[in-house]
Order: sequence, then structure tokens, then C-alpha cells
Amino acid sequence: MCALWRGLSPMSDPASASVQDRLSGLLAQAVASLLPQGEEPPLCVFERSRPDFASDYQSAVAMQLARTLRRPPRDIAGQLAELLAESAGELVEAPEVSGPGFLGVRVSEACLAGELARCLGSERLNVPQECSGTVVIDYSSPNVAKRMHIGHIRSTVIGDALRRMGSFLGYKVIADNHIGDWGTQFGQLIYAYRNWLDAEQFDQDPVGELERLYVRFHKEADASPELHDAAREELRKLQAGDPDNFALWTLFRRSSRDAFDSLYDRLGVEFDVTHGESHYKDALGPLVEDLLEQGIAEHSEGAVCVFFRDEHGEDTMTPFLVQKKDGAHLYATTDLATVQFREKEWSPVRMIYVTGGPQQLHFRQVFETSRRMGVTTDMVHVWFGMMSLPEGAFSTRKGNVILLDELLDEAEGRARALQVERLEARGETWSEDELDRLARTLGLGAVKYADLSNNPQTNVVFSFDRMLSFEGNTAPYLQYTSARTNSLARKATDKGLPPPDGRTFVAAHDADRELLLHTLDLGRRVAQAFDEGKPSFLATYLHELATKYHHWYAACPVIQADDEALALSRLNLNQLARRSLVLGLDLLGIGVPERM
RNA sequence: GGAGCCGUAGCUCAGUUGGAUAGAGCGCUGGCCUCCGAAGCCAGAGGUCGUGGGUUCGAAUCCCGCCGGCUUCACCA
Repeated sequence: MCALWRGLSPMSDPASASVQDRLSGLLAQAVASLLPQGEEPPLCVFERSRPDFASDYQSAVAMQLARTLRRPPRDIAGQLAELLAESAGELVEAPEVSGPGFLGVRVSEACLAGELARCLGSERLNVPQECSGTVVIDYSSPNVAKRMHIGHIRSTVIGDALRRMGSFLGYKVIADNHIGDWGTQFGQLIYAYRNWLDAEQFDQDPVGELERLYVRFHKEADASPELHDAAREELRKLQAGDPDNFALWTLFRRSSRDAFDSLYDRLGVEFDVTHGESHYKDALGPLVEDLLEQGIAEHSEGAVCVFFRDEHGEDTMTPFLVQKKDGAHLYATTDLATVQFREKEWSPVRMIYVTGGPQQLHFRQVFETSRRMGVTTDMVHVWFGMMSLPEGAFSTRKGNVILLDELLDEAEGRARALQVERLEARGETWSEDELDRLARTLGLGAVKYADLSNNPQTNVVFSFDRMLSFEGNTAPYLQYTSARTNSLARKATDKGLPPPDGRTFVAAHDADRELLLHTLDLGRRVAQAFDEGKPSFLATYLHELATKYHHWYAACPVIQADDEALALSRLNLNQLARRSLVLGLDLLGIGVPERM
């Protein structure tokens, strides 16, 4: 995998590399010249300095070299400063040494102007597109015949953001919705459908009715356990290819897919393929035989199992069951067959699974078993804590769920009410149509951002207020910021200022420099967010950007700027901030309104 | 009991190759709309980074012990 955020990649064309990467490269050359032949240099990078230091970028490399060179770090830093003054003279003002041996540089105004021009001149704001290879991302993966509730949102939203970031960085991404469309519950559903169907209900809301049948089955089976035998028989017939049962299964699957699709549509979430578990049903038997033949799995207590043992024969991990005593296959078997299929079909460089934390053991087992099967692909489990209600865990069977549609309705309702209130205060009126569109953008953004802005691997108790906040570090705050940039640009045009020229930059105020420098970091942060499987890194970046924008806005007059060059520079910065926000939010799957 | 994850401000959480004075949001105190949009900005209070050791020039970050919480431990997915 390429890790652009760690610095200059070997493929980079130095001319298109960021200042930060170019400076790091020059630093590496300087360091190499100080080291004796054959000595391995430490990683030489410049990082952003804290905002209250005079330098823009700093490096701690001199301190790391002190031991090998047996010299005081400040001496080394001083020498590096001289070398950099030579090699990087056009990029930076005189490098300086501070503290225990930090080497700091301040980027020259000419160089900053060049960076601004390169950024604004690039459709993709200079975010590198150097990654290649296929990445498979497995997310959302709801079960057929159940309505999607808020427990599904995290996987869906995080996975979709990873899909967007990955393809923007240049990967060929295959988003695979691994829906639960095969297994025990279908015997139960078929039995329940034949006995208790409310045809009218099914017509109106097929998935709701299927869910009701599923719940009823479990309630009835509690009283009459023999129902499980009847359901098993239906399942057996289905798996043996019985045409009637197969037709019912197809019906359940189709109606669920339709319901999922309309919800994904509402969410703005996409997939490239939806190979459910059923896609692998014929591969399971041969797979188990394969595992046995290769000695990866063995018979144990009538079942087939993969063991993980150390050299003393002690278990290092819980055994992994791939076939039950009765010959039936499991989630584990399907997941291994899925890995095999994806390898053969797509030869990916990485497979990413986005699921809840309780499945950590399962995926460690899947990954380890896959490795024994010869799979060398990088496999990553991106996990998150589970959501629950104040009264306990969600349970479809008990009926205590909050549906995703309800959450979105509530979000849009709140956004709309807030907007109406604000419009009244401003004495404006909007068309119903525009209000609706805004409510959708803000409501959906708030919901998504709540799950993207932090990565709590601890569990969360759901509350509407928690999830639908519109103040502080939220999507509406970022959307508001973007609307504000539009407003400023409109106002400038109205006042007869020239449009941004895409190249003028005047470092009149620290806030001018700070805003520009921050936007230059977008590419690195996107790459890092994708690589670590943490969209929250990008969300944090965007929140910093919005905060810096507001700070700049308060400190730096644009329309009333002292001269035309400065006004132009600030209109450029305004545009850069807007485009960065819009792009970053889009990579998270969040849209922006023109005004709000 | 084994394994995994977590413990940071009153609350919810950021903090990733170990770097200077640990950050944000909510809440709290005070200020800012005749001035480019107050879903905003500025200032302030609030911290033994669970705890004890270790490694290091330097530790919230790495290693070990302990305390507390969550998850999981073969025939569900």
C-alpha cells in the first residue's frame, strides 16, 4: 500500500510534490551528508509547527541524530540549518534552531504564492492520485427480511467514506455489500410466511411484514420448540433446490434489496457489487474439503475446525469452526469462501471489513486462516463500538429499534425547524422546495458526521440530541462555513471587486499564512484517513479548517482590504477554503448547500 | 480463567513512525451583530493523561505489573 501521508513517495514527481515533502527531501539530503558512509539515516520529515511558534514546519531529526553523531543536538540542528539555507533558499526564510534542537523553517511568501496557484489550478486541489491496485471494501451488510435500524448506520457511513477516499486517491475500489441472504432464518421465514402471512401488509411494506413474521416465529417457537424442526425442514428443502421454497427465498431477497436500495439512495451511499452470502453457497462444500486436504482444518467432535496452536500445541486463539456436526456451514465458511472469491476475481492489494467490535475475534480467525490458505493480501478490520438504547441492546425480536428512516426524518425535521426560525429572525422567506433540499442536506450531514467525526471504539448509548446536534463540531457547522464563503464571494462581486485570479498571495496577516498552510495539508490528511481506516482524521482536519477560516474571517477584512492585491489574495484564500471544505466533505459523503 | 479493546477537563471524545506549553465539542463565567452571515468569534475557569515501575535527551504515546470498565471464548450471524 502506498502511504502518501508518510511523505514523498518514490513515484512522486518532485515538481508536483508539496512544499512540505520537498523540504523533507532536502532535509534528508542534508542529513545524509552528515552521516558516515553506510549509516542508516532516521526518517527525515518536516511537520507542521504548533500555531504559536514562529516557524511553519519543524523537524526533530537533530535530536535523533545526537546519539549516533555524538554531538549536541543544537549543533547538529545548526549545521542542518546552514545546509538547508543553501539548498532550500528559495523556499524558506533563514532556518532557525530553537528549544532543545528543533529545526524550524518559515516558508517564503513567494513559495506560498506558488503553492496557492498550484492548488487552485488543480481540479483536485493537488491531492495526489498515485495509489494503484484494487481495494475491496465490505460494509453495511444488512440481513434480508429485517428493516435497517440505527445499528447499521456506522458501518454504512464509514465504509462509504472509505470508498470515496480510496477511489479519489487512485485505487480501484470495489464496494461489496455482503448482505445476509442465506442461512437458518430462511427456513423460519418460509414456515412463517406459509402460516401467518398478512398479504395486505406484505403488499404495502414487505420487509416490515417479513420482520413481523420473523418476530412471530420466535415468539411461537418459544412455546412450541417443534417449530424449529419444521423450519429446519424448510431450510433443507430450500438448500436442496425445492422450486417453491426457492421462489419464496427469491421474493424475500428481492423485496429486501428494493428496500435497502431506496434507503441507500436516501443516504447517498453506493456499492459496486452486492454479492450476498448466497453467492458462495456452492463453494462451501469444496472449500471445507480443500481445507481438510491441505491440513488447515481437521475433524473434531464430529465437526470440522481450524486450530491455532503454538509450538507446544497450546491454543493461541479459539478454534474456528467451519462445518457443524450436521454438515451445515457457518458464517465462518462463507467468509473464507468470500476471501477466496475476491482474491480470484479481483486480486486486491487490500481487503477492508467495516463491522462492529464484537467481531474482532472472528476476523482475526478469518485473516489467519486465509493466510494459511496462501492469501498474502493486506486484510484490515475497521471496527467500532456498538450502539444501544438506554433500556439495552437493540433487538429486532423484541421490537426495540429505531429505524434508519425514522432517524433521518427526525434529523430533517429538526434542520427544517431551525432554518425556519432563522429565516424569520432574518426576515427572509424561502420556497418550500429550497427548504426541503436544505433540510435534507443538513439533516443527512448531521447524521453522517456524528459517526464520522470520532472513532469511539467504546460503546455508545443512542440519543437523538447526541446524534443530531447542529452546533460545535458538526456537519452543519462545516456546511455553514462553506455557505459563508459563498456569501463572501457574492458580496465581493456585488461590490465590483475582480474575481479571484488564482495566483495572488499576500502574507499580510498570520491568519492569511495559517489558512493557506492548512489547506496545503489536505492531501496528506486524506491519505492518512484512508490508510488508517479512520474517516475521523479527515473530519478533524475539516473542523480545524473551518475554525481557522472563521478566525481568518474575523481578523482579515476582504472587501475592505487595504489594497487591491490584498483583496485579491484574500478572495483566493476564500475560494481555496471553500473548495477544500466542499471536497473534504464530499469525500465523507456529505453535501453542502449554496446558502443557509 | 484465556484473549482483545478501553481508561485523557464536570460530561462526550480528539490526540499514529515518541518531540517544545496535552486539544476540541457540550456545559460554566465574561465580552462581541449601525462593521464581508452570531449554526459564529474573542477572553477565562477547569487536567497527578487510571495507577506503580521501566526504556529514552524527551512518554498520553513504547515495555512490564496492578486497579477499573466493555467485548469475546467452536456447532448464531
